[in-house]
Amino acid sequence: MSEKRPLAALPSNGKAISISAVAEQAGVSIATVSRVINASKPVSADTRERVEAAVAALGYRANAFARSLTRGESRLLLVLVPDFANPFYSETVKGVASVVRRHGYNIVLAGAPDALAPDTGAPDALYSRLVDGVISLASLHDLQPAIRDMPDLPWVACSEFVEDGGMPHASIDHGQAALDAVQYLINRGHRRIALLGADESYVWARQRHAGYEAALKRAGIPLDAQLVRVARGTDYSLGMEAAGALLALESPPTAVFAVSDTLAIGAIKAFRRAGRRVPDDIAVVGFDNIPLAQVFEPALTTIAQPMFELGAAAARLLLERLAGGHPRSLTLQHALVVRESA
Amino acid sequence: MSEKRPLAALPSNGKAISISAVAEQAGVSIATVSRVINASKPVSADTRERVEAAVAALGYRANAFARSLTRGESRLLLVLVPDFANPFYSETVKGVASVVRRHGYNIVLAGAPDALAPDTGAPDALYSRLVDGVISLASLHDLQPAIRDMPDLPWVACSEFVEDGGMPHASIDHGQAALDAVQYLINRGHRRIALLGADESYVWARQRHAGYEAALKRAGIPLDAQLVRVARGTDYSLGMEAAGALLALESPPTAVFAVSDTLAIGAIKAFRRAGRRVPDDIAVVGFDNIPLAQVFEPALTTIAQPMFELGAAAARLLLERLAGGHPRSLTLQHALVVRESA
DNA sequence: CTGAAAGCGCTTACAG
DNA sequence: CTGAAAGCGCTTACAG
Repeated sequence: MSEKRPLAALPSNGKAISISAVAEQAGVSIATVSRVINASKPVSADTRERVEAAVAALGYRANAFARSLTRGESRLLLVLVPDFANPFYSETVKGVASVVRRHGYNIVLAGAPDALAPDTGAPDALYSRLVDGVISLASLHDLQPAIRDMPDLPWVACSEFVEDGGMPHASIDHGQAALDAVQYLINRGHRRIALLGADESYVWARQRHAGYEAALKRAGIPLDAQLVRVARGTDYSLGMEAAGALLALESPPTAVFAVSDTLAIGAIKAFRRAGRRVPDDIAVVGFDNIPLAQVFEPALTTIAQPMFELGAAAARLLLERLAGGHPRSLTLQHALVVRESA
Repeated sequence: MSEKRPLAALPSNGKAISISAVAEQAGVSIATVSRVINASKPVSADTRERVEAAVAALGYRANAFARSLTRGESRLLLVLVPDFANPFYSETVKGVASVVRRHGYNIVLAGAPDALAPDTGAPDALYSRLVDGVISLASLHDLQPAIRDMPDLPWVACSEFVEDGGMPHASIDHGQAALDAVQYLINRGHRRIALLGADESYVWARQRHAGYEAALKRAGIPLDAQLVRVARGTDYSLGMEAAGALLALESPPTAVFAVSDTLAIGAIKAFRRAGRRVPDDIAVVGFDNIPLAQVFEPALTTIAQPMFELGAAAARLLLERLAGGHPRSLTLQHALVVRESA
């Protein structure tokens, strides 16, 4: 498939430039070159200058593979993202990227579960031991075997987590947040409140579901199974579908709590297509507070998650683990932001 | 910063498992192990079985660095993305990921220009020669020095490109697409048509701008500098700002052509906040046809770009280059999709 | 079909 | 402060 190409940068003459080329040009050993480029040991001023001149003249850069091989680290981190299309994930990844690159790490991105190898159930990048650690926004369920297979690889979860507490994570309190959202709806006088849920292989989805039920229970409102629709994902279209089903009920809800803004937006779209006014005929509260939430019309009443901070916090957790620490999981604050949709 | 960790997967006893461990366990040489795991040379059935058993028993996976070092390729591709928040980019990256991983490549993602090293003006991943090639969705302008520095590294552009034609790219005809959009507005009777442009370090932004002017010229409508607002990026908020400025004109436009859907959505938001109806008071056409375009209210009239296909095509271009080919640039089809906003 | 050995480009004790 | 050499974990001629 791929053309054989020397790894080193090629000056116009086509010859790979490696550490030995620099050493030769500077008239020193490769060990010395290594010491100056890494500032790992004292080198005389004179020698250092000669080496630096040679490096500059040749345009030398250390080969990442050789370096990783000897150092035992790649400074590459895997980020597992379920869905590039949901702005929640892009915002979060921005947070990860921001802290990680300040520490000299690069990000290898993989979509999960799409990128999971059929045989191993893990991303190729994992089993090739390419990365120093992983930050997962994906459902950890299917990844358990992979995680167990490589006990020395540090994992950290973001927004999502594993319930046994074995993996540090940065997250909000999903259950409480959902409870807050539904409580708000109840306070506004709603009693027929639907849940627009998402793939429950995610614990956040299960916890938000539980929060919804808790709020209802607390208010003495009986659960109605017809009022809960669990979507397979968070695409707008899935929100539309679920909303359509809700509308088809003999006794439709007067409010819906959607566990994601994208789902909420899809639902609103469907309601309006069906001639319902939001929030007058039916109120909708979302979850995440993606940038679009305040731009969409009607602007979304939603639970704000600190997306960027969640990513940044997860990244810091991983960095701490990489440094040999045993950081504790973090619960960040959420907030109900009331706008127009409910 | 980081804890020293052996590269190999560790069985519970903590000893790194490398190719020699497999060789020992199977009673063969490491060369033979290499041959069976890569299926690179014939190996007797008996030997193969013993090796495979050892691999399975030990849970052995080849070390990516050692492999890359000897093979001269990493099967890692760099994708340069300007803005994770714009769905246009996420959709496109999906297309890239889809073809690339089918060929055994992983993606290293970097935000440009954010991730550019201050000194070199290129992503660290580039100068460490970590990747086999790069697909750039970013503005190539600031990257020129980096590109020239490593003539052996294959680059491919997506949506964006360099005008001298030196780099294969997959793109639509931005000028024609913009012309189509503005022509549509003119056909609908508009004569005061504003341009909501984006950062013109991108050639797509300049070409869409040119298409706008061409359409006006062709219709004998004089250009009015007050009617063109060039935003720094494509955030919703920038669209809102620009729209506000347009509204402040003594003689505001009756229509606006926005070079991105996110900009268009921001503009619509601002118009409605100011009490204008879209499209009745002011028509808006966008660009990209992101998933949101049909969900937003009013649904966007926009130029559809084949986002996923653009990414997939760019990926194929790069794969061809990696295979030693010299692929020609591709121009994919765009289409005006008329919905509610104009 | 199989193995011993060189080599990929680095880093890092070990001597001096 | 500096160098010779071993070693990281692979792949691949070269012999047999």
